[in-house]
Amino acid sequence: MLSDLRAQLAKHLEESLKRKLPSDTVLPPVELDFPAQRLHGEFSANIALKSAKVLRKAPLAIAEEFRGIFQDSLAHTPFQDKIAKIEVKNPGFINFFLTPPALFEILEEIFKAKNDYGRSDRGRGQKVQVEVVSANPTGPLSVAHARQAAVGDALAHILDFLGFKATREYYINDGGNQINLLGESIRCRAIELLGGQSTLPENGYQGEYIKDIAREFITRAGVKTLDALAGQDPVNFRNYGVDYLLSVIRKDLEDFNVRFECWTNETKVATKDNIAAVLKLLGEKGFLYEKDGALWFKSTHFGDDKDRVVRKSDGSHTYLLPDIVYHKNKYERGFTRIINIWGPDHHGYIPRIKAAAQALGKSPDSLNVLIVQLATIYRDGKPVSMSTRRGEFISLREVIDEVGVDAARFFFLMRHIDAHLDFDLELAKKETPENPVYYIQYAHARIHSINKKAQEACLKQRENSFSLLNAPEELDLIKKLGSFPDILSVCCHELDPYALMQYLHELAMVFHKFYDQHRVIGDDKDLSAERLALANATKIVLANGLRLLGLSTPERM
RNA sequence: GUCCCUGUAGCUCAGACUGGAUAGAGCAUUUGCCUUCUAAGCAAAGGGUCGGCCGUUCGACUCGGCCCAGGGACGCCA
Repeated sequence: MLSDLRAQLAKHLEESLKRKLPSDTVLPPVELDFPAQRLHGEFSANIALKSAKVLRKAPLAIAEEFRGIFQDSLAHTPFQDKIAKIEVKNPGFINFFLTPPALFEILEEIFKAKNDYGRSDRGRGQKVQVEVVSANPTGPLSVAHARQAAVGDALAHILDFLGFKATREYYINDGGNQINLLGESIRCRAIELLGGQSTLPENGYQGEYIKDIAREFITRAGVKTLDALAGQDPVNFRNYGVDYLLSVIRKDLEDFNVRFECWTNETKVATKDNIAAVLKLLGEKGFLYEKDGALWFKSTHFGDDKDRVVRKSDGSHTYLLPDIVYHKNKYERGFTRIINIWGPDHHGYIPRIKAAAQALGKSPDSLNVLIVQLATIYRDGKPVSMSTRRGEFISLREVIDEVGVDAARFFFLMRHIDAHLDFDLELAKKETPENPVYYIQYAHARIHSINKKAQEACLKQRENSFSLLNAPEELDLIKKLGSFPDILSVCCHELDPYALMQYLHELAMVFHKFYDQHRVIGDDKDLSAERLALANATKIVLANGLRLLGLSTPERM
């Protein structure tokens, strides 16, 4: 691939300089960049500019001298047939131009690997946990969760493709106060349904769905009178609500094409015994102390602003404690890397959970917390205001039903995860050029259409020789295809699938340009066979990328 | 008050790790291109003190400092 060649060439050039220059001259390392413009070649070196100070000469003169050294050094090496020319440009760049055969290797590689083009063993089988969504089962999933789900799922796909072993996990907070509030809210609505009087608890859930759950509860439990209802154990309402909402959540995520490998209940992980064990462990390490009747975790020791209470003065624990237990559990299950995908409201929680990881003896780098920013939903050009408590929000289900899975997932991935996102429901549904969703998939569908035509014309693609591809649009397309593996590295490094989305858009753009300028199936059979191969190589890369993002690869639109 | 994020074209945003050549897309506006593989496409035009000032550097949208503006987080809640 292109970046391998770049790395090898850079190393070769550096060694050639060391051989030719006096041994006491120490130069900066030779770096090769991918220039933005075609007329600057495929690789560009700024070594002459960087060396100007050390050598006390004008950059242009140095560049000329180095160009000669580089040129000579290529003789009788594998690079000889790959570098077409080396040029010096103002103010002192040395630009390398590849020969077409060097670029054609990219196509050969794509046809060899097919669906695995871009795959690597970079992760060496390391187990990575991607904990995502983990919404309290107290209501349906919102668009905020939808964005997190889209991001987490795509990221897990990419990590798997790069040789990691990713597990998507949903942590079910079925233990805290919120769950009790849910049960209480259901009970109140049930009383009302049976003709009784009741008021929701403070901070209770006001959404309409609570009434639906209450109605179903009454039917299922065969409760007909207020007296019978009063005889119900309060826990029943809670449990019924959690089960009901979890099944809704599971179904919504499944319909959104996000499948979790693992669902973990807080009540099963953060047991009394496990909590006691964590307290003992932290206590022995000296990270706990008593103050004002409460038990504090010394998170400042690991850079947090202030220490955090883990057990309140009334004896109950704060949410942090089961969370520490849960993270200990994650490490015990063999994950070497943990990625938590949270909403922006949890921003302030990061230092203390990272502190906890360190208190458990883990490196802070083993735990990544990604904050996925909220999406502002627009309808008719106006932002929709949302409030979970009042039950006024756009749910994942509504988004799926209204704009469809593909368009929704595309929109959620359309920006960096840390950037606010405007999601215009009307725009996402439109089948006009204003809608950015279909641009990439359209390129894929177009290629499929070319293949159909090729079949009718009995034209077979040529996968081993591409000597006729020499138009700028063709070579640009090949180069773009060659950088796909690099883009996946970026996503892995940034822990953000966004770069892939951007890449696919650029690839589609280069393809559309090629398509517009050149007819694939024409009178020249040889040329047609090679262009067909180029189109299909593009199709392979588009499909690989779309799959990783969880988007479909339509054959017609 | 402390900390974090953001500030680039009329609007929405790219410009990563590792400073580089004429700062790029999409939408919107104007204008061309379908007897030929999908016009959900392509091409062209206009539109910029990259929030401001100072500094480091051969070179700053990029790095550092100080301001300005907008947003967010800061509980013995979860």
